[in-house]
Amino acid sequence: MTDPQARFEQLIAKLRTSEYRLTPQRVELIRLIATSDGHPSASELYSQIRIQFPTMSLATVYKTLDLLKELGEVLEIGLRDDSHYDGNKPYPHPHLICMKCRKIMDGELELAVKNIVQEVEQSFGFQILKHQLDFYGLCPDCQKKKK
Amino acid sequence: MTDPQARFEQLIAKLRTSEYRLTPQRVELIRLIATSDGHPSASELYSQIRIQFPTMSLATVYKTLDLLKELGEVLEIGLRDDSHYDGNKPYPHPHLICMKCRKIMDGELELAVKNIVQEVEQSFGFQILKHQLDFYGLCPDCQKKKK
DNA sequence: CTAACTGCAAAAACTTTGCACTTTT
DNA sequence: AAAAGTGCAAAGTTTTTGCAGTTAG
Repeated sequence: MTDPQARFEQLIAKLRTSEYRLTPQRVELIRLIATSDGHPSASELYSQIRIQFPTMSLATVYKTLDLLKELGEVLEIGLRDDSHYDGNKPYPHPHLICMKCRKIMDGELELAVKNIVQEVEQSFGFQILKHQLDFYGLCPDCQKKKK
Repeated sequence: MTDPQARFEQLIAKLRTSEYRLTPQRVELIRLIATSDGHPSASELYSQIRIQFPTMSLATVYKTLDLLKELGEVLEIGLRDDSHYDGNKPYPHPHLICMKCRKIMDGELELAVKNIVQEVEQSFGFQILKHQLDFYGLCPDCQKKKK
């Protein structure tokens, strides 16, 4: 995992070199998404930002997320209900979603993913460009509580 | 792949034994979803059904799909844009989605999936109950056309 | 006959868009 | 000063819901 502060500065630098403007709203959203170790949704980010910027609109949150998506610095995870965003690992990777507490964990499974992608390409002649691998179930904590 | 006619009769039988009513609208939707070898969306099913039942409403399509989902006879595939439904293999399995022609193929990868699920469970202590594995890329046909 | 189902229309939930105003550079 | 970004409100999508009328069993 990257250092949040370093990630924040990296994102700011990217916007600067890409000649995008650094508005306070953008900087704050970037700070949040770089600091967050989870997978916030647009409305979660919105609520957080409104603490510092009461005038911030949801539209701006989406516009900024779109911008970061275009830059390849944020990954959108589209679940059944609503989308969540990962600004720390902006490349496809598996997610483990707890069906009880709704927590989203990252699956560190590089080798296994590489293998299954390779198998898909070989078996079906598909050229895989990206993927979304979501595993739903019970996280360790919720399994304990259940007993 | 199951025989469409057999699958249709199987679904009808399930509704009958579950004491759900066999309305013409339901029977037609079931016929479509059993016959379809693809992964129709709600609105695609709606358009199809309106050929036979011009008064059919989208609400009824969704209500019927919900019913079939509850019965475990239809799998919902929630993509970024809209959901598609599979009435022939109503259990989680990988999908290969062509980013050019939007075609959805089934990935027959039982062993590979079993392995990766097992690895997730072991590595993270997660108890996996279901999954959604989507691979996006170019299908063989679109790769050829590209050249 | 009655409980279940349909269709309509309205609502819900999330995201996008247009435009006047404001701010970064 | 000019271009870019913000905020508001309206519109767009897909799915859900409530209810009066209709129909399968």
